[in-house]
Amino acid sequence: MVEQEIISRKGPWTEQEDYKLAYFVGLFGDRRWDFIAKVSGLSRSGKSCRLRWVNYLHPDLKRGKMTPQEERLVMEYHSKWGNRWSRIARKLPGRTDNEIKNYWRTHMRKVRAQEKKHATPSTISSPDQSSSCQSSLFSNNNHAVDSHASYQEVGEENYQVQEIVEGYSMDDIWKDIAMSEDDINIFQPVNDGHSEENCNFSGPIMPSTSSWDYSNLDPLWVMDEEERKMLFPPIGDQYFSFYDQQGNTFLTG
DNA sequence: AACTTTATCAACCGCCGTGTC
DNA sequence: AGACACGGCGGTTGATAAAGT
Repeated sequence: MVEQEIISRKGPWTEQEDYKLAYFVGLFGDRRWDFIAKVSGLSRSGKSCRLRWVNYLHPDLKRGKMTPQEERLVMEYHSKWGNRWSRIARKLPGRTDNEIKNYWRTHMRKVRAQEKKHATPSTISSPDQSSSCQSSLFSNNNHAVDSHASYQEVGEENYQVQEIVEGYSMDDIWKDIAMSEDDINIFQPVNDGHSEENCNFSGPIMPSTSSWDYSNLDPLWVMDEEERKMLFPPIGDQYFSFYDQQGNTFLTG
């Protein structure tokens, strides 16, 4: 335990770490983060892995600025639930609690600054009191409701999410991983009904239980040390010479 | 152009709830 | 029932980019 903490890396994630993490989440699903942290050879804590995945690597994440509709939704739900960021995030597909939290803070700072400018002292409301500021920020509830409908809602919690990727796209990673998958057969998902043309990992990576039959793996899929060593010999950088930019090999065991 | 301020984003921390033994 | 491990959540911080002076 203590040793684990000592070797845990901190700070920004490198491309290679992202790649490793995405790959192992693809293999084992987005649970058991401590386990993934160990077998992947990443010198990161399970928590850190989870956070990176949830906030950055998850294939369903949207990128880029919040749309006005999303902004209104944030207002609406924040007025309902307060700082329940994860709950709000669930209503905004593709957005993370972290993202919403950041947005809110930024937004409130702006509002606070504006209020300082314009308001007389008696009218300044505390930005932390969502209900008080909400009335001015979000004066028309109907708009919010309308904006909600602007999503392609296919169910209470299911939206069709359009992935927007900017700059260095995660697609590149997904493609690379998907290609590399061909080289590795021992951990194929039980049901490979998700091989989509664009090879994003939303199928195999997301253990929607339809693609990853955990029931078959049971606790057995948790390898003991010996098995792990056999399957993932010295998981260090020497194991992953992966990601040579020519895209030749991913795993060189 | 140089410097300062503000905005944005990624990541960490600590607490808490839950499941397991 | 209690201890422990793990995952999730909300708060906070630090780095960097962008905008302003």
